[in-house]
Amino acid sequence: MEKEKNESSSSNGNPKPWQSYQTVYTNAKAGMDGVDKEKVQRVVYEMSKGSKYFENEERKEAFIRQKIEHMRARCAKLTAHDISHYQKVVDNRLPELEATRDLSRTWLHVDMDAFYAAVETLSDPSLKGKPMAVGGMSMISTANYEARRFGVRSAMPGFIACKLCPELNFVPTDFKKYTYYSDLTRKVFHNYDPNFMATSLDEAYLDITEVCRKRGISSSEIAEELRTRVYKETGLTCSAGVAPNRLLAKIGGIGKVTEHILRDVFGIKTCEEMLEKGSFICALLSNSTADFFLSVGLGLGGTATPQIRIVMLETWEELNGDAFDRIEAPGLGI
DNA sequence: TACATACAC
DNA sequence: TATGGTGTATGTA
Repeated sequence: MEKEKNESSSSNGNPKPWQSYQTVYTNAKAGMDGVDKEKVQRVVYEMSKGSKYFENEERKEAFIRQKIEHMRARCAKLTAHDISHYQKVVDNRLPELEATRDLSRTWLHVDMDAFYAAVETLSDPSLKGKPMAVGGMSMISTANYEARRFGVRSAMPGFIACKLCPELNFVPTDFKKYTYYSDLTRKVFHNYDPNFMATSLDEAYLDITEVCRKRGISSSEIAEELRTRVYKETGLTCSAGVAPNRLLAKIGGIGKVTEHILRDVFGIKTCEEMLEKGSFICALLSNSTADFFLSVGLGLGGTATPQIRIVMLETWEELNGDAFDRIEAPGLGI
């Protein structure tokens, strides 16, 4: 375990001041290819340092580092006997989790591309091809692909985005507009799964098992058809992921703090390693947290449509005579 | 039970 | 000049 190196260090071994684990946290989001990450990190650091926000971030990072040190110390103290005990716990638990695997359903995860920015471009086509962000000087909610090439991204303050991309066009948020277009996409989703789960204005999970069976076509054909129909109805593009459960259809659920802990305490970077290091996970973490990680390692995710919002749904329908069914997905929906 | 943290959009 | 608002899940005091 002590061999594990902190990968946020630069290759000569000395991290630059702006290279805290936080800013080096890998960003695999679409449109970030070819961005000069080092330059972006430096600009963000220069614009942030000294601010209240920055000091608070540093305090939180120090706290996490301390937590990680503590966990590493506990790891180091585990005896061979402890480890073989927890290995047995894992060996019992994995088959139990495996037994819950359900490969009988097909889930589709739909994610609108740069949704707010794309809607704003529909209402003002002169923005097409120009770097643009929805939000203001304090906060950006969405950046289009032209802006992302400069390192501009969601949840970045607008004044930093200006520094990265002086040509950036700002458009104020208009949720009425986004709700209108979201409803148009949801009318399309409804044709494929009347009980689809909406997680936000621009994302939804659809159980397409039945529609595939009824029409005798594959899930990828359904995905392509749905994307075409969404485009026809709205003029907006979306991406769609297909898998036997929601976790795999979307991929996610582990954020920067969890990633840091997994990597620096347990040396875990892949799902395979999550299973290999299972005994350490069980030794240090609660049962529910350990179950969560082992399930992620096995690629297990939610497959059933929760029927928990029936009462709210009826109320909602009473209020909206011709409304279609809709289930709001709880939490991460995985 | 109340509060803090992590996560997602 | 300036770093969101909201909902869910989980852990801890």
